[in-house]
Amino acid sequence: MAIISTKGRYALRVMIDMAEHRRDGYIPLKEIAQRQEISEKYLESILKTLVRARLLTGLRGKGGGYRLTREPSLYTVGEILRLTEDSLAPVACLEAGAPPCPRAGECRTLKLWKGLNDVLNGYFDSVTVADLMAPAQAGDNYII
Amino acid sequence: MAIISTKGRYALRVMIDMAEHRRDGYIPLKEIAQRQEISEKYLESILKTLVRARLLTGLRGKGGGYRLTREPSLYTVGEILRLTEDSLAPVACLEAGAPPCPRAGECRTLKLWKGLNDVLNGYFDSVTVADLMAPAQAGDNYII
DNA sequence: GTATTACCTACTTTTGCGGTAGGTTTATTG
DNA sequence: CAATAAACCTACCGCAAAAGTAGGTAATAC
Repeated sequence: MAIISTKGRYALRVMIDMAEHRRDGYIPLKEIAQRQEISEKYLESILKTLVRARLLTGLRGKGGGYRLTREPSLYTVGEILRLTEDSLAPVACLEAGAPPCPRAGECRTLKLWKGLNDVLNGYFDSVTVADLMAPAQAGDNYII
Repeated sequence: MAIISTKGRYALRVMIDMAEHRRDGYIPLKEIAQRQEISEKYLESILKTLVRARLLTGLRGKGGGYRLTREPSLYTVGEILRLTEDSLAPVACLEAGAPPCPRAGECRTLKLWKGLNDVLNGYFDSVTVADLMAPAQAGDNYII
């Protein structure tokens, strides 16, 4: 259907949300879920992925929650989507671990798909989370 | 999973196949299916789409089959994929006929997806079927 | 009129996405 | 220490869309 799944879109939204609130210490899942209108349980599974890949860290217990591990400008959109999309490969035969295509030699379209792959990743890697944040406003409690 | 579905990939392969054999008159589905190793029945449903959009014409009866309606250089990949993919929209909210997103005003990622949309369509529209054909060789019965 | 072909409608199967349920561990607070 | 609040973990469900199948009808050539 759509190229980017809900999961990937949610992940990106959440990363932006956390970037905008990065001065607030650890943010509980509940809070993010409410702000972004995503079910807590579903969001949990997304955050798990992001934590495992060290884009976020989680802290358990009272006062715990999630926070970024880097500055927003150091996360590319590509990195986030490649994690949550399972595959940004344009076609099945270019996915990681795909069985080698017996037609590859005579395949007229392989170059097309590889080119698409480059175009996609180039685009996504050229945008960072910082680029997507709302501009700072009076009232934001940013320290910087 | 993959961005481009089997249906779209098949459609493209078939269009290239027909371009390479465009001097042979009407080509029966059976022949294309064999050459491309696609089940006849599934291929049929794909060709139906292409015929309805006038990328191909079909002729029934003995000696019938399918043929291109234009020169290969006049088909863009984008046109073929937009037909067979149902939607090349990057995200659900940009699909044709999608309900308006209530978050659109505050959406941080809308520009990202629109940009992606442009990148994708730009790429696909820049490649034609002729670009994907095998180079002419001795033995090809091309007239030109 | 028979063979051959496209054309049409409907069905089945499979897969992955989106979402849910319930429990376990870790930390803070009083 | 008990209660609470949080992340963390495993497993499962429902459904829509993708992929593929079946069987028949209409047109054309010989």
